Amino acid sequence: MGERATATEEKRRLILDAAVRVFARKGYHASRVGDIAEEAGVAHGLLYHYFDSKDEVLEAAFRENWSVLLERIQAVEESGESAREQLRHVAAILLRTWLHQPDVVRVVVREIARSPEVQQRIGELVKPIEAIRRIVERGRATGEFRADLDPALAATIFYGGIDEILTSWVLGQAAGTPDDVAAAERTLMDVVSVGFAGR
Amino acid sequence: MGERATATEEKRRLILDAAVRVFARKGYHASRVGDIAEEAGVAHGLLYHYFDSKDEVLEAAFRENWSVLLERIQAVEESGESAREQLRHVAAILLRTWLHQPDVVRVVVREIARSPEVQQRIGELVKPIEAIRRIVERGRATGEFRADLDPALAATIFYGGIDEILTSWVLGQAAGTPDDVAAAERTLMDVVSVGFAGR
Amino acid sequence: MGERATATEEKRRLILDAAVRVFARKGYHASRVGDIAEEAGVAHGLLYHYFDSKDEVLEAAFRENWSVLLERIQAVEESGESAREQLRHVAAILLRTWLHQPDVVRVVVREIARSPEVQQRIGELVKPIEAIRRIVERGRATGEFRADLDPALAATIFYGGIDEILTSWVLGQAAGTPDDVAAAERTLMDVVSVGFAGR
Amino acid sequence: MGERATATEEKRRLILDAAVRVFARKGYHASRVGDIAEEAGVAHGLLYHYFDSKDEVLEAAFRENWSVLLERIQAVEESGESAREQLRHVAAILLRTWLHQPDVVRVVVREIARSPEVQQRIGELVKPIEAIRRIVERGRATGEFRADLDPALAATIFYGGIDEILTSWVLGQAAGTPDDVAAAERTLMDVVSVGFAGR
DNA sequence: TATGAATGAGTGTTCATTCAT
DNA sequence: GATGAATGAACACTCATTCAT
Repeated sequence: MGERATATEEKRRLILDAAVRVFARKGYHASRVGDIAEEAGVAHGLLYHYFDSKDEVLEAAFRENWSVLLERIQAVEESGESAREQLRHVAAILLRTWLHQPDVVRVVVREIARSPEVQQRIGELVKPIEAIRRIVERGRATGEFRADLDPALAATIFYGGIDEILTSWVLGQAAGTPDDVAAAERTLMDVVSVGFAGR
Repeated sequence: MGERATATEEKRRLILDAAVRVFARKGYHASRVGDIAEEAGVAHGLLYHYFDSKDEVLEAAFRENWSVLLERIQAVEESGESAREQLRHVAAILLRTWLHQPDVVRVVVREIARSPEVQQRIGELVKPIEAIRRIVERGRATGEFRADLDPALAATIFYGGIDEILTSWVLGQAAGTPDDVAAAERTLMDVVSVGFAGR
Repeated sequence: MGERATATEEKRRLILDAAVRVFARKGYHASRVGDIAEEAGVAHGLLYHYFDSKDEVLEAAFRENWSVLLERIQAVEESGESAREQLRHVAAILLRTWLHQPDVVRVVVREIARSPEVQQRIGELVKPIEAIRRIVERGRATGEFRADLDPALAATIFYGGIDEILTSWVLGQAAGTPDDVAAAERTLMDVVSVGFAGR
Repeated sequence: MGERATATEEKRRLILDAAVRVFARKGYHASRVGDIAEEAGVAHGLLYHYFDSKDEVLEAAFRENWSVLLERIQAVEESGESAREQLRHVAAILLRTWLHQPDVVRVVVREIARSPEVQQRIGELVKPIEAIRRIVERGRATGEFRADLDPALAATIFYGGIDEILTSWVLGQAAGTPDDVAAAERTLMDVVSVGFAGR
């Protein structure tokens, strides 16, 4: 029974991964149920054994990839490091995903996470901005960041910077090589280290 | 004939503005051609007098509103102010648009900026980033910004910050009141003033 | 007033000739009112001053070109020549039109005259087959053609031969040079001369 | 699986036959996709399972019925009969189709043969003319037909005669009873027997 | 006469979803 | 589980015709 469940789970994952690839290639709205099924090598009818609807596939594809990132960010939050180090790690998590899972970035980070429709339906899947805000708040409390820094705005700016860098890679405006990733992390931290500290 | 042309231009604009409102309200994909026509108070067939397709309406709506912002940003670039002041003005132009034309921001942020397909077709979207990059380069040349700041990355981060702030307002995660706009401008400049200067 | 009428008539003819060219180029169903107006160099609204509908243009284009051919065929019928000579002249009239008015052949002979819709609406515009049938009947009466030749069938075959030859030119399967036209006339008459005479 | 394929093929044929009936009744352009589906007793969406477009249905309907005739004509060509007998059989094949499949003739004669656009795309329509030309050439080689008979022109005339006879039945200008068919065959052969032999 | 903006009925096609096998 | 045939709601777009100017 455990094996059964595992086999079922594997097939589910097969479809989900196929969905991510297809979304990455064609975009959210242009992807058809048949495209996903074809990419997964199954009949499109089978999709409805594992998911209730096309939208459900989207949501699951998002949720299950996104949650991995969220967990890692949460681990950072609980690490006890300085706020600056925590921000550095958060940036690293998000930016380096581009190297290992570019399709996930293309789809989950850039498309689904920003789609108003999905956004509204998946309330619990808030973006890492809140985590960043909490980090900033703690940094402010410890005096690491200056007292008059608005945590929510700072978090938004920080995340926006990361997101826009990822976008430049997704759109091919910048190469997104490992060196680029390293440079992006460095520049971002250079800016906010002093920018958030205020001097 | 001049009057004729003007009347025609007005009707075109009427449809375009209606489209922006509808897209802002329902999103591009959920907006039917008939919705736009109804909002504009014309028959849906008339839309095809002025535009080749629904897609073209979105592009035109973007281009014709975006170009106004681009011109204002260009004026800032030519103002001869310090790089920091120029960045402040660019941020103000983009962020304050939310106060005067929230629907335009809604459409640009949600429908254009999030859709890789559209973005590829409309190179114009990256124009502000390029302007910012030039400003940063000049600031670096004058010693206003530190020498080891990567202008392209800095520009990407700066623009990303603005974009994410607008997104938070569009998605209703933050209110976007005039005070919020002022606070956003201030915080953003606080961060990059020292962050870009490096001390 | 006479001049007025003439000017009016000229404009009408202008549109009609444009219609023939457009039909020849794009085919009956693919031709739009706007195409005809553009070809004629007038606004498409003007078309409705001269004709009641698009169909009316088609009908008029057909009628006014077709009637010329019918009159010439009628003249042949009244010429008092032998049936064989009359057939030769009918064939010449139809086949040589290709040399002078290929568009008329393309449209009127091949498309409109065979279109069931138009055919039914324009009852009085019967094809020359009936004229040919009468010629055959007279040839039979004079003993020129054999007595057991069915005139209606003979006429149909004769006209069909002409029509198919024109088709081969229209479709470019044969060149349709003046020499081709001459050869076609000769071969057709060679066949029916003895074929209709029966020996 | 063989049964499955057969069932699928049957459904496809069901739709195709329905299409032929509808096209024959209303003409291609006046036939709506929904009409065909209704005639076939299926949902209109199913049509697109079996065909790419309405156009493709017409083409398939033509091709799959036409190919039967082409095969039979080819069999005649290989029969070793005299050229005259072969021509008689070709005429019989084409003309008698009217008795068994009047709708097919209606569609082929009216919609396919009259539409230059379709005809260009479907080279097959000229196949019978080419077969007839080869028969004439052989008849000329054996001395059955006179040496100065142009085979291409003769074939065109012969086929044109058949086509025009079918047209007269399709358009209701002649009844097209079995007797009419027999008379048509007889008259056509009477004419070309001596017409092609030249004496 | 002449223009071309405006109308709106009409239709081919797509595609998520269902369900018999 | 797995397949893919079958369904039908939904929608962008066309184009003949009208009419104010």
